[in-house]
Amino acid sequence: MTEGGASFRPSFALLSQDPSGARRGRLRLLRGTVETPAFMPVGTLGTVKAMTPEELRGLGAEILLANTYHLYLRPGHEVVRELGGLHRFMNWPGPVLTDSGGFQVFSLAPLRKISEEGVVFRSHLDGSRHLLTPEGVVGIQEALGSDVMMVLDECPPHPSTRQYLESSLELSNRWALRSLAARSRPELGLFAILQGGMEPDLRRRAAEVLREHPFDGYAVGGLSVGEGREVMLETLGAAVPHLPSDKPRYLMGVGTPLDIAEAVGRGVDLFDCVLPTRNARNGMLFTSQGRVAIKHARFERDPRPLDEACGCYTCRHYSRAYLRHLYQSREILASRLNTLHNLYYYQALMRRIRSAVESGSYARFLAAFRETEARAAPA
RNA sequence: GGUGGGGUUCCCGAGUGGCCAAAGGGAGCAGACUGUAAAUCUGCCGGCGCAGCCUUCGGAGGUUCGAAUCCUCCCCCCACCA
Repeated sequence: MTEGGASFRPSFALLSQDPSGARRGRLRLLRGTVETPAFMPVGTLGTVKAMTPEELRGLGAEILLANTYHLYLRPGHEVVRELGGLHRFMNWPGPVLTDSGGFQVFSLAPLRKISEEGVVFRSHLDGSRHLLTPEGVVGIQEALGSDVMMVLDECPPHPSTRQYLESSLELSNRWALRSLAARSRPELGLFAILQGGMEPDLRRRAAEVLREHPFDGYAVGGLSVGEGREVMLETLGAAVPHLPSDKPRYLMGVGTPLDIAEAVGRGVDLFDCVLPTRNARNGMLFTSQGRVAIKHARFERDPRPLDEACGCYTCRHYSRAYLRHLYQSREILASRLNTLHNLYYYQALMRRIRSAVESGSYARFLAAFRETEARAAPA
């Protein structure tokens, strides 16, 4: 893909579909190609914390997520544009998807006010006021040069009343259409976001409206906000069948390895989640034997690698005892080695998932994975 | 040898008659984390038969209704002086 190929348009090819409904696809974006189902490491501030781009590439990551709201506040999208765009700024030449700030409407609830026009935030950095509109957010993402832009949406808290969910959904849909109309760089993808809380019919309605418009992909937002896995999957199952099958589907902010495996089985192609990176920094590691809190005393003298079945750099070179020591000592290397491992685990999981879908054995893979997770995560 | 300061629950350290099982920090232990205000946050942290009791503030002995806090002697540490 050449820089600023004006004639480029994002595209999605469905390579195969497993009987279970799981899909194997290929998403072509301005800066590169993404094999799906894919997991996007989260780099909110234009960096996946503790990782260099080379390391991320080495882990198998093909696309990263960054955040419009955060980059708008600091360093400012104009600064990024002036320095050659987000890719050059952060030295990541591959695809980047930027979240719109919609999730901050949810997570920074005490600091914002919603209106038809958009959202007014009080900056969590300095308290200053900022109006984010659907049009403005597209403009910011175009300035960043994002390969996939997300529409501004409202992510309502759970639980919310049906009445609220309904009006919120209508608002998000209107914003989505305004976003589409505001786009001036069609070589950059634009994804719509479905809302509707845990109401199946509202989810369906959202899909039926948005699918009539030429978005490059469709995201399911507003899930994993405390509703529990069963409800989440049920809601997801109510929404996905109403999405265009020839466009990528992105489940925002999800999730645990099992959440992802389950969602793939329901036809989702893209994921992002802070879990592998944040939990790594907090000493919680994903392994083939379940979750491991590396600070536990039982690892004090444990010479074994974190996960005997793992081929990551961390597991090939360091003992549990050393990882515990680094964590307890608050050493920078703890964050690095732990993040390296967790992201490797996630990327390896996605490879296994893609392979299972390709061979048409996803149902069997999923059943086995559920079993493993149930056994491994006693918690 | 003299003068002054000090010895508090694992560590540092507050407390100078009752509101003290004793602030705060650290360490330790455990839990949480799902479109990142997060290398963060929360809980526990003397013992027990736990709305109460027992043991604890260098040691011993006193004063007092009551002591980590006051008095006496002893032990140890630090600083300065000789």
